[in-house]
Amino acid sequence: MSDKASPPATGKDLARKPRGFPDKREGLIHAQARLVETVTGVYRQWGFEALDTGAFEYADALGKFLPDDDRPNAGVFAIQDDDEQWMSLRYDLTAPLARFVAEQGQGLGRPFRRYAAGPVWRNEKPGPGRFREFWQCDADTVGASGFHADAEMIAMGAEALRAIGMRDGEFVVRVNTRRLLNGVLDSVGAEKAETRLAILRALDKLDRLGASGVADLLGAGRKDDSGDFTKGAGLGADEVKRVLAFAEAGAATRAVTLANLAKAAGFTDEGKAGLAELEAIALALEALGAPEDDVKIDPSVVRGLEYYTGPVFEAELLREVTGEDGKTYRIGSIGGGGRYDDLVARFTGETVPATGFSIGISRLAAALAILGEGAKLDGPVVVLNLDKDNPALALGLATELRRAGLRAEAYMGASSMKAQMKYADRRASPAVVIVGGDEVAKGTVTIKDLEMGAMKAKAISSNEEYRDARPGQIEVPRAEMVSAVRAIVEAQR
RNA sequence: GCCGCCUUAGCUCAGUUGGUUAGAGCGCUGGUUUGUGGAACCAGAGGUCCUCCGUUCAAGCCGGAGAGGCGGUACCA
Repeated sequence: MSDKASPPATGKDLARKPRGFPDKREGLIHAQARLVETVTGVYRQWGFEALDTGAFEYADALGKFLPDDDRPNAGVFAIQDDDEQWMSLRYDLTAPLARFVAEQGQGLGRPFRRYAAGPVWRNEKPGPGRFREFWQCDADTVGASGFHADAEMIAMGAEALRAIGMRDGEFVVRVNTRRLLNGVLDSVGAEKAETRLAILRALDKLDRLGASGVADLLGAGRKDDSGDFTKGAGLGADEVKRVLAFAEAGAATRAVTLANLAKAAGFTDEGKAGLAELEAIALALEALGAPEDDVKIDPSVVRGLEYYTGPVFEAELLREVTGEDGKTYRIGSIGGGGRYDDLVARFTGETVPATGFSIGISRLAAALAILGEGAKLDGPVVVLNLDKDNPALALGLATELRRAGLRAEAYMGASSMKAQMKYADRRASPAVVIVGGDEVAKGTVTIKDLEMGAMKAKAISSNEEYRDARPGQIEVPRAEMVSAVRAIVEAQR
């Protein structure tokens, strides 16, 4: 390892933040909380119950991703406990579930249907919408082997995305199965694990690189824009054609795709079993009411390489995302899942069928924030502190508002009124309460509706007129303060 | 991990062949207005020019190394 940032020469500490660990402020936090609430609400309605596990798991319980000397930080964040055992921060919510199920054993009734929402950590290179700490929201069914459980995951995932406000054509859940892929791999004679991996990775890039890029990757290899060369799978021309024809069988409706596959899939028993699996899922999707536009069968879907054993699904954001800087961002995958029948067997030897769906909350929240669809800011009512000799006046009024259930604060400090108004403005306050000498003398309070004030101010050009007009302002008897403020706040909802 | 581009005020950026005290717009603070968030005018604060090493009488500018950011690629359980 090379020397890291040198100690500051000035003796001051550097205010810096590890990349991929985002600071989250008001707007983003609320957008994220709303997503979690909505998605878990859908999961609950479908009959799933809550289960959360801790942030750390023993490294061996998470699988093969052990810290080693070659790449001590590959993939996971790991530390040694005081008994020298390696622990890792969980990288998803599924592996800890497998551990939990194995630990509970027969005591846990099955099928066990659970949902969870929380942060996970991956030690990888961050990018836009990609973090090293991020939230996922999962649902899993453990102990149900039939395709119905998979179809349910798919339909429920699509419904959850609808529930958070996705509309026609803004997203799609694409469905495939590992068995179909295995059939294709067998049919082109790919035996070496290395070759099979290379083919699957190439297929996974169909939507991004297009048919010609994938063809290069299936064959000799591909040179990208930066001049970097990626070694291909080394298939012959005929095999490349065959794999591509299969991958491009996806069509507008599930029935047509299945028909295409039936033609293209003259291959192995495993391939035929995969096709039958997809047909069964398609049938169940009808009964579950999953719209054709929301859920498609797409043979190019691969997803992760190791633990899925059957159906796999991937949710993708289709809407173009243009940031304030005018750049367009490709958000891509916002969730996915699949069947992982062997995950519990790692602990117990007993094969426990399981399937799950996961939505990437942080990535979705980031996308919605870029789209300017974060939660609308709603700041506190600010009680101005105008009577320098008696700040308790503002404190008392704010207390009165809070006791009435309103979000309120008294301005801390004795700045000019102008500064206090600017503060309220920046806090996105719905209203300010103004009580100075005049109001005290008259036994009244002045309340300014900041939203209405801003609106009316647009029509005023001269500053003097603006000051005189005092737009959006009302004066009411002191006893009516709470009800008047409440009326303003509620009118802005 | 690999390839390319970039890094000057809170933000967006200018900065001449290396030459005194590094600038602008926006934002921020204060004032004009003892008590009104927009507008206008005036004033002010705010900088280890990413860091370190080197070349030089002299470095924001030249050279080397490193860090960070952006884009691509690989990986993504």
